[in-house]
Order: sequence, then structure tokens, then C-alpha cells
Amino acid sequence: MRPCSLPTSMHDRRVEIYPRCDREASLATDTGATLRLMEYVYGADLEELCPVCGDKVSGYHYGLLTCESCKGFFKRTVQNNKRYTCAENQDCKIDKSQRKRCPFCRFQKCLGVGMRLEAVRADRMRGGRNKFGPMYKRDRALKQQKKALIRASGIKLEPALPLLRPLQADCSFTASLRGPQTPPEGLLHAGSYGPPAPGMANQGSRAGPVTGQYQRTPFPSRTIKSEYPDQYGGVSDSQVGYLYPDVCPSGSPQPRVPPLVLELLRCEPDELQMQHKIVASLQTEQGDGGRQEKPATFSLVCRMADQTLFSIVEWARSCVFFKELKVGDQMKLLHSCWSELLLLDHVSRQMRHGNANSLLLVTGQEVDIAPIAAQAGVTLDNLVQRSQELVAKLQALLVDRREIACLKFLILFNPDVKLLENQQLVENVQEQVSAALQEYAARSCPQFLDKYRQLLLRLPELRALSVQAEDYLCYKHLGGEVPCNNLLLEMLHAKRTCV
DNA sequence: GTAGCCTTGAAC
DNA sequence: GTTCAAGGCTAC
Repeated sequence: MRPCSLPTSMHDRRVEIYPRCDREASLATDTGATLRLMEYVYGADLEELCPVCGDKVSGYHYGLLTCESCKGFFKRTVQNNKRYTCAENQDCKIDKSQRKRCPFCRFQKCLGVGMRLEAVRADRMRGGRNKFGPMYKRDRALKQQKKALIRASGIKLEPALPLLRPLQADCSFTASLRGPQTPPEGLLHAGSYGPPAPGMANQGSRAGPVTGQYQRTPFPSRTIKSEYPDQYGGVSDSQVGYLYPDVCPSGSPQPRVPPLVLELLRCEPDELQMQHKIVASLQTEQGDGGRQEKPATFSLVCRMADQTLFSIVEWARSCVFFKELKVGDQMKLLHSCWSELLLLDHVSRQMRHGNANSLLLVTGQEVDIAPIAAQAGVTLDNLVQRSQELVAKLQALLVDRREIACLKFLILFNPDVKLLENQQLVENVQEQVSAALQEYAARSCPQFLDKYRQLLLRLPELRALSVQAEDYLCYKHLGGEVPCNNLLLEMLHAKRTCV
């Protein structure tokens, strides 16, 4: 694994789905001790702590789970247009015992962890619910999901860590999505972290010094409109067929499809449903809208990728074979291959999009590639180009959805992942899927004598690309451009410190 | 000014 | 009717 000292600027209450390096070393040398450590931390950390001060959470307040005192502090500050100054260097430690010392830094931290100014009512109306309801609901569901995983695998929650820098938790989604022909700068990143796999599968501008005068802007209407509403004809491809054509010679008899390949295909989620789900999540997530002056497009793409990643995890957990693994093994496998799956999802989407001059986003929107190449830095442009080359290669191979489904399993069931409890199952799946893919590829396109081998050769390319993409994400994260509370970071962190 | 508790009222 | 995230009240 590549060494990378990721700053832990992730949300305080994030779940660390895999032990860190020090704990990893322990795992390698003293599994018993590590298990005891996990048992020790396991129960203690499941309680939510206020991301601002670490006090006990009393509920959702102004966008996220906080304690009663930070709720009140945030309310007073916003309602009364308080102006604070920091006597130190604007990086005071905020915890339960010291939260009263520096309101400036406390408020900065409130904003940094994602408390929403706009949730403080201008009219001071009491009672009722606000528009964040669905967001809270979704957040609860995610937490439940994570807790279930944690309970099952003995993974610990990350202790409260100070944010390295305040991040303004806002995401002006609409402002960033202006339509398919006007790609905002950030959209280019879709090429690198874009949306993953056909079947599966979430901005922050830096908060400037906060002095107390908060401009409240009305919430603009937000619509995310698919440019291809009827692209899939509303038909569930997982049931009927394949989004990319079964390209092999028209008129030739349909090849016998190995039962295992059919089984894998059955695991594929409904693409359109997934798209709607992700769009809905992004709309809900950005809920506030309008506060940001300029579109945080990279942030936006990170969130798209984040949502797609959630879908990937969802897909994996419902997959045949994968379900049989213990959660610990599931996590290890996912930590190992999330970026490859994400990339394969992107690549396969571009394959069925079939237009080399533009990218099809997971939201169904289309973005021209030319402006991306013009505006992107060298690294990003290179990523986009290489992924497009991969798309072209797979297209040339006439790869269909069944084969993509197999490739996903080959990526997911990686027997090289260390410390797997059920290594045997992973190896068996790898072998069986390889055999099924070989059989299917030979029958589906007899004219490509080495299609199977060519397919397998694409996997190292995909991996190399995913490594480059991870490096880029790491670089952007170091620059503070990746939204906190993001599954991408969680996975990146887990992989780079533990694999 | 802080923070714990109370009241309110739309959404469910 | 219940829930729960807003604002309000008030002892400190």
C-alpha cells in the first residue's frame, strides 16, 4: 500500500470502518489483543458525540446531530448576528471543557462540521419541521446501516478528532448543474471519480473568517433534470437485457449463457432506479442551496461519487456469495476495490453512452469533454483521457453487460486481500466467475479468440487508473477540496492506512 | 453568555 | 396522536 498521511479532517463523528495503521500493526502481530481492543472500543463508541465539542448529542440541530449547548450557541450567534474575534490564531481547540473560551473558533467549527445557517429561522417561527427532514431521515438510515456493520464486525468509531480546517458545509448543487452543455469546472472530475458501476452503486468552500454578519439568501428552486429521461425506456435492464447492446454478430444464434453469469446479472441493480435514488439523495443533501456564491463543482462531483459509492456498497451487500461473507471480510474486500468498482461503473456508463466527446454522469447528465480537457490540470486531464481510452478498448472488445457483471465480481472477490476470514470462498468465487466469464466470452464472440484474456488485461489497467484517481483524490483532500463526512474519504483513509 | 429544559407546531 | 427539530425561557 502506498504510504499517505491523510489529514484526519473528516467529520468528528465519522465512522472509521477499518482500524488505523497502528491498530493494523497490532492486528498483524496480536490478533487477540486487537480483538480485545475492538471489544473495548466497540460498545463505548457507538454513542454519538457532538461533532463540535464532543458533548452528548441531543438530536438533529441545524443540519446535523449536535449537543444542546452547541445548538443554543449556534442559534444565538446566528439570530443575534454575533461578531466574534479570536484572541489566538483562529485554531482554538473546541471541546466540552473549552468550548466557552473562544466563540469565534467554536462558530467556525459549527460551520465546518456542517451546521446550516439557513436552518435558523429568520422569522423565528416556532415548532414544525423544516426542509431538512428528509436529510435527517436519510442520515439516520445511514447511521443505522453503519452501526449494523460496526456491530457485526467489531469496527470502531473514530474518536472525535479536531478538524484541520473549517469546511463550510454547503453544497449548491443546482448552481453547479447548469445543464449538459455547460460543464462547470468540477464536473471534469467525474472522469476520475465518477460514478461507478452499472449496477450498484455524495463542497464545501472554505469558510472564510466569520465575523458575524451572515447573508441569508433565499433558496432557489432546484431541479436536477435528467437529460435522458427516456434513455432506458423505463425498462429494468437487470431483468430484461443490457444497456449496451449485445454486440456480437447480429443474426448469430444467442450464445448459451452460463447460469453463474445469469446469476451475477440478477444481482445487478436497476440502473434507472439507482439514478433516481442518487439524484434524490443529492437534492436532499444540498437542501439549503443558494448560500454559496460560486458553484463548488468538485465538491458536487465528490458527492455524486459518494452516493454512487453507497450504491456500490448496497449492491455488494446484496450480491450472491458476498452475502455469505462475514462483515469483516466484506469490509476488507470493499476497502480494497471501491475505487476500481467506482471507475468501472464510470467506464461502463461511458460505454453505453457511446459518445467519446462527452461524459455521461451518474445523474444522467451529459458533459462535453473538450472544455474539461481545456480547464483541467494535467493529472485530471490525463485521468479523463486514460479512462476514455479504457472505454474505447472495451467497446472494441464488444463487451456486454454480462461480462461487466463478471468483471465486477472478479474485482470484488480479490483473493489477494489479506487477513480474510473466509479466504476459501473468495478464491472459489474468483475461480468460478473466471471460468464462467471465459466460457461466456468464447461463446458470445467467437470471432475474438482471446476476448477473455483481453478482458482480464483490462483489469490491471483499471487498477492503475483507480490508483491514479485515488492519488488525485488524496491531493484534493489535502487541499481541503473534498467535502467532509464523505464515504469517499472514509474509504480512501481506510485503504491507505490499512491495506 | 451559557446551557438545560420547556413549548410549539408541521410532518408523519 | 406522535414525533422531533425549531425557538423560548431562565437559573447560573
